[in-house]
Amino acid sequence: MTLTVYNTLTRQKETFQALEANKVRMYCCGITVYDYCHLGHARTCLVWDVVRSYFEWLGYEVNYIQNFTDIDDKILNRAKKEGTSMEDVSERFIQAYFEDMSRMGIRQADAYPRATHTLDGIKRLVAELEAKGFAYPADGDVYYAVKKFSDYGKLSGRKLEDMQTGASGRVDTPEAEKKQDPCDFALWKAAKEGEPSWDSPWGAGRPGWHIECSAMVRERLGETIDIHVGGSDLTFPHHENEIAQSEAATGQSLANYWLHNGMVKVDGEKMSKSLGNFTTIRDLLDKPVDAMAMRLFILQAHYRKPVDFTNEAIAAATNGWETLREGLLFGDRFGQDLGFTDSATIAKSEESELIRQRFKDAVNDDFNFTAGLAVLFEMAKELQKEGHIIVHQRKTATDPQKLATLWYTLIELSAVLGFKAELKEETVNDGLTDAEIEQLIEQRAAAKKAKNWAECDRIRDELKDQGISLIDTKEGTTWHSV
RNA sequence: GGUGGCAUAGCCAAGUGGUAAGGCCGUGGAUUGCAAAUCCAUUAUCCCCCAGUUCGAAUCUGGGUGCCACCUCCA
Repeated sequence: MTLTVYNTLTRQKETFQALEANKVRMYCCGITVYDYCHLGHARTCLVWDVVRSYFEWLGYEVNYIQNFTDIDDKILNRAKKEGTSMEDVSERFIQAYFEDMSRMGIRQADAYPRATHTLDGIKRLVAELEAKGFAYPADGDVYYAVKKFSDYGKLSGRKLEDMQTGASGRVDTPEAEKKQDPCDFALWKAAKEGEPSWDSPWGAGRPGWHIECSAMVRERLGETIDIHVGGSDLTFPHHENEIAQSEAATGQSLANYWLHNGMVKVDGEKMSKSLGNFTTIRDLLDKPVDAMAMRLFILQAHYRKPVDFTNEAIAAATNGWETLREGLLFGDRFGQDLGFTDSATIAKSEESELIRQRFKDAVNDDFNFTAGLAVLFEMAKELQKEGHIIVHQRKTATDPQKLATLWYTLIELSAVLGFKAELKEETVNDGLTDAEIEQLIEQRAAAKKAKNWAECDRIRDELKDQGISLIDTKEGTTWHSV
């Protein structure tokens, strides 16, 4: 099966075809940097980072760009409230963004252009739109005339006449009088007292909200790109307006595929700043919730569907991650004893290829990571079970070659989805030597023989405090570190 | 009012014409001094409701109900 993606533009799944063979040009609408990122941002960043990794795994070279919008009313408001500057606020939250994403295990994009670094491109674009009759100046502002762009509404499936503009509050704003149509939007805003501004042919001012993305896409990736992604709440008006700006200016299609991820919900409602029902990434990870469990939570729902954030869901994902983690650590724990070597040869094995193909078939269907995870869990469960057998019996009857195949394949495919496990600091020798442990086990065996159950339990608890778990079997007691 | 989407077991969730993936939780049994851990087995005759198309539908069509998102800032 070839890769198909659901294109918001056409409202159907389409076979993915890159503009340039084996290359993908991908742009993700990033964040406005006025506060800490919440789980909604995490989902967006994580999903598209995984999509990018999947493309790479398929053999594509991906140029992945994500912007920071660092000129905005909300940033200015915050700066005003804090008595700091716009730069101060945005710089602080950009740093926080990188910290949070790093903790989430999300890779960095190839570039993070900022609105404040793209002023020349923005002004050029506005000038072009004005020259072509798609924009008009009004009292220091410049507006985009939506009626001039015949395709306006093609992405979000709206018609200008259907939009009940009166209900939106747009009509009540001071800008409304300057607009030729209530749906017209600002490309450039005249400078206000005490706010940062830049010189322009229309006077001092700053860019409107949507124009920076049009400029950044063009500057970094060209006039037509393969994929433009973002949260579904950006479909209208942000992406619609981007299309209007870019396509009116260049005469070219802005992006061949428009992909949108679903929202994170809390108690059935969208998580958002305005509702105040958000959990920031740092609060969640500080709780602590494992970043990998969070990743599993996100990837266990299809990217286009909304996902409900509940403590129960996080608990389930935490347990699920534990299973996956045990599979991922199998080779680290037992590989040496089982003689695991040469991952390259194993990767080419028929069985590995078969699993890889199943994973690919699943995920190729519009990035169905959820179905792909089922393949991972199959392997992880089997390895987990084998690990238990080895811990309990100190050996396994299963062919090590088969286990090696499962393990290496699991590692490879998990990495595509960003799952990585690290062996925790072993506490085995933290205070107790193997000999001491064995001695305690012997003491316990003696107590056991004497039916001194209190002493038995005491020794077991003592070892448990040291991170040693005892397992009683018919052949005697074995132990392993937790 | 307009537009888009969703409804599958206790919870989460995949599946878009061929007879219900996966995760979490649970249950029965084995084992055990009791536990823990582990092992074995097991968990939707059915996919919101009604009607239709079809040899056959969770999957297609029509109608209904409920929920969500966007139309204002939003990932």
